[in-house]
Amino acid sequence: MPINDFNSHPLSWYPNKERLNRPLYKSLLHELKAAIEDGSLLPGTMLPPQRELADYLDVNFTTITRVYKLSAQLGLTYGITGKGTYVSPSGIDPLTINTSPQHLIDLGFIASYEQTNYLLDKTLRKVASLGASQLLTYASPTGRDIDKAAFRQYLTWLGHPLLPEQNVLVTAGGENSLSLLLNVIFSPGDLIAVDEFTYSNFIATAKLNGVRLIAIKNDEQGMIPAELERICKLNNINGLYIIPEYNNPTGRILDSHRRQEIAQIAKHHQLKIIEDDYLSFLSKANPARPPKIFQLLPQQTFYVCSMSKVITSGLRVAYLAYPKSMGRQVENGFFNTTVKTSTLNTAIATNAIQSGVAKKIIQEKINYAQKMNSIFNHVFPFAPTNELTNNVFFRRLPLKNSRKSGKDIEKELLSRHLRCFHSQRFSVAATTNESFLRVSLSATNSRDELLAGLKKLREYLGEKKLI
Amino acid sequence: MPINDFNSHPLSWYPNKERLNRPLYKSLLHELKAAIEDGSLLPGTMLPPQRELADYLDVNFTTITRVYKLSAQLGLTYGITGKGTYVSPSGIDPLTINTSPQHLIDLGFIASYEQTNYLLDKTLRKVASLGASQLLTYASPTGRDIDKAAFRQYLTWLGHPLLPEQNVLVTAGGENSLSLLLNVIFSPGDLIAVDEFTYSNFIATAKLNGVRLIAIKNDEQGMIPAELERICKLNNINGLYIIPEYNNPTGRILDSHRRQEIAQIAKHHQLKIIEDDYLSFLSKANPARPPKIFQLLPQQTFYVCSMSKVITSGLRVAYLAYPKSMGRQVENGFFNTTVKTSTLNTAIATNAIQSGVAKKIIQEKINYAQKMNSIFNHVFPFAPTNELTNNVFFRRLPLKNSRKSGKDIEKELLSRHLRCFHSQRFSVAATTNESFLRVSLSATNSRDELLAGLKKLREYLGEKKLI
DNA sequence: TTATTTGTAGGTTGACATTTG
DNA sequence: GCAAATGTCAACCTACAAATA
Repeated sequence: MPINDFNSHPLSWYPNKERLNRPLYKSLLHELKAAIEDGSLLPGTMLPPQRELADYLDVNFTTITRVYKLSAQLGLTYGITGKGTYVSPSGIDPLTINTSPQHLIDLGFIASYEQTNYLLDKTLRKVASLGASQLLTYASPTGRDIDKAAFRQYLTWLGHPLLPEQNVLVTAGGENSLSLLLNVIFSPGDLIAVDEFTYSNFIATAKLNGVRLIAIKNDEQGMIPAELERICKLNNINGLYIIPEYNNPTGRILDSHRRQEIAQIAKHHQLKIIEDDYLSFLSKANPARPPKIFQLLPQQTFYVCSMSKVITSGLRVAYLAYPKSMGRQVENGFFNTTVKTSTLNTAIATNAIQSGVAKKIIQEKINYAQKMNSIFNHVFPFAPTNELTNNVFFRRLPLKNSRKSGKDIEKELLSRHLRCFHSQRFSVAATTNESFLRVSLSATNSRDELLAGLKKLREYLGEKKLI
Repeated sequence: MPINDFNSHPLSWYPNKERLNRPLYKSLLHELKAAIEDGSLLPGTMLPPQRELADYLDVNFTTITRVYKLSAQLGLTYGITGKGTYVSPSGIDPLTINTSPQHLIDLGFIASYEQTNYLLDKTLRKVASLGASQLLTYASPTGRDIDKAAFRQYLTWLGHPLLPEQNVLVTAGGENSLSLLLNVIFSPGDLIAVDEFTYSNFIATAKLNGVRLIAIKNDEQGMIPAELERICKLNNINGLYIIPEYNNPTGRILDSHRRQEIAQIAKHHQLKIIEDDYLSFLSKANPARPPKIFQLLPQQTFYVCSMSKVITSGLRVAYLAYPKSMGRQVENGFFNTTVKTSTLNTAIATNAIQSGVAKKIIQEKINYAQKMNSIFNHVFPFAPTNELTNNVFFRRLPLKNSRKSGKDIEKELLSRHLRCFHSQRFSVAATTNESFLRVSLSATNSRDELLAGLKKLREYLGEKKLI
């Protein structure tokens, strides 16, 4: 029988005792899910401590442990030892950021200045005329030698050549690579360390694969190595997902020293590193020339290099470089999930790289980005910047602390026909002392549209006293 | 302390007591994995009963339960209540069937008569000349309306039109679709019913996703509905993977009555059905015109229709039809794992369907298949057949019971420069009273090569008294 | 600093279902 | 048809680790 007086310590959640049936944990999980879904338990709410809820329901407290654990696996809640269990910031909302279907000014999606696509016309015609139909077979599932050579050529041009002990696989895009790695080199239940703000589609894909993420604190220079070390000592961490250059959504860039420290820690704790270099071509703009992580720790790094921002998003081609020792696992996994990337698309990428078309595209994309950044700087002169932010595809706009949730802010913006994403959408941790908007500079159709969108955004933020 | 005399009841596995450390279950799992990997525990071996092993190790028997459960999740073993725990037939060997890299006659891989690819030359040039570069954007991630219409047109031509309550998604191939579904509509630990012999890449992908498969007994007409019903009553089954036409590897075709029974059972037990129709165009050859499962149970069926065998394997395009109610889940999942299928490839498929090129390709592929089947019938006149096997891409060759394992037979064939797969590779159950080879008729480069390969195969089988 | 609160993990208990002889 | 063997599952117990006041 319960002993305490529950009126004196009200619980944040009173599951309906009468609706409970056996097995208890399933029934309770169902109730919890329903409460979060119907909004009676809001994101951020602290759930009752396991022992108190158990006492109230007259069950053993580890039965509640089980319920909380399963709901954490579903991404509904998260627990911190010593502190409590909380409803997740994202709750049950899908995190996925997709192209916008509605009629609105899009400051949300990060596209890639597809106005440059016309530069591919010749390449397309060339590939089509050279008997491309003969390429359309099951042959060379990891890519042809010529395709892998083109990728090595591209990286050498960037100043970061691949090493002989790294294999290359041509994948069907960056997301396809990330999804493959989460599926193949990690198992459900594994723990991967990530930045406290990280690519939301990675969070979503990790969830799909039952892989748990753990946030590593950042400062202005990005992931703090000491924090990574601390978390590794405390937990059995299996991997590290990191975007060393232009982290999405913070835009931060790791300097050479941090990369070395992080590689050292990863080596010591045997973390499998996913290095996501979606804006690889901007490396050339960084005068410090920090090494890529794959150069520091090739035997543990899976380097994902998408061509979406280098050539064109619509081709769906990326390259994955991985340790030779992982060959069979990665290649079989790729065959199971995708079979191969169409050689038609791969051949276009290869051709664009080898002919120099890719370089032209890159230059033109950088021009666009620079123009869009100067518009942004004009509207938000106080926004954080560094010497490398003049050509990136999105910017960060810090918000003053407010009680408004990220979801509410996004909703209010939508009602003004603006789409823009709040930092909460990119967060795996609860303890976010930072709060900002990620403003995409690459999804609007024109400079005028961008300017109009940014002005509307500034108006809104001013009205609500968020800046 | 152990009480029994262990010499009288030898265990099939004696884990090294000294190497054990805490946590026990992890340590034991590691030992078990190692024993299976190094071959000291062979596929089919019955592991010690949980209570006996626990007694020997002086631990609680549910600690062993935990070890066996985890190893089952890894696909290393499987347990049957009342019977025992056994090492899986496939063990740790990769099941993946890939294109063959070596110089050998390939009777293993199922390709698609890519000699017909020349028929696509015009289509390719047409798409490339019509400003295809403008297609290369992030737009229309599920496919353009015109692409979905082309798929509906194709199915209508087959005589199995889609229903309005079914959404369509253009995916990057059949495997991409299956992998997506296993990732998105199922969760790790879920149970899916499959034929006792089923597509080996599906088995491998299920393993990658932590989804468990349970075998349903077959007779010559395919899956036995009563068996499905029995298994559903005994277990909490979440889904059903089925290839109603030309099951891979048995070649069996479900008749109309069975399809209805199966749909009925699936409805009653709320199974999510994956209907894999990789040889969809052969439907037209079946005079009985049985309905597709998606027509019988559209609200629960995910219909996977690959274009690899219809147009060309190298295009990497398939269509997925799914219940509208699952829209958000499927579409977001697709965006997370693949983003989109390149509109370049999709446009080629659309064009091939709308222009009639696809029909020409189909006719030519059927011609090839018929020729290859007649060669097979000539070499193996006693092989099982039915009125619909004259145009399929592979055949089944039953073997006499022998003590040789499937793996050994495959190895011996390889040493004779022949690649061919044994039924064990396609089996999820242990209790395989059937034993056969799946002989591909679609991977050799010429009729002469096929004939030579089949003769060598017959020679080998005769020598070893396997037929 | 230390005690308290809170979550996590490993292992145990007991009930139960299926298979087999 | 029943008893023994065997695997599975839910719930409980105990020890411990982190956060906080």
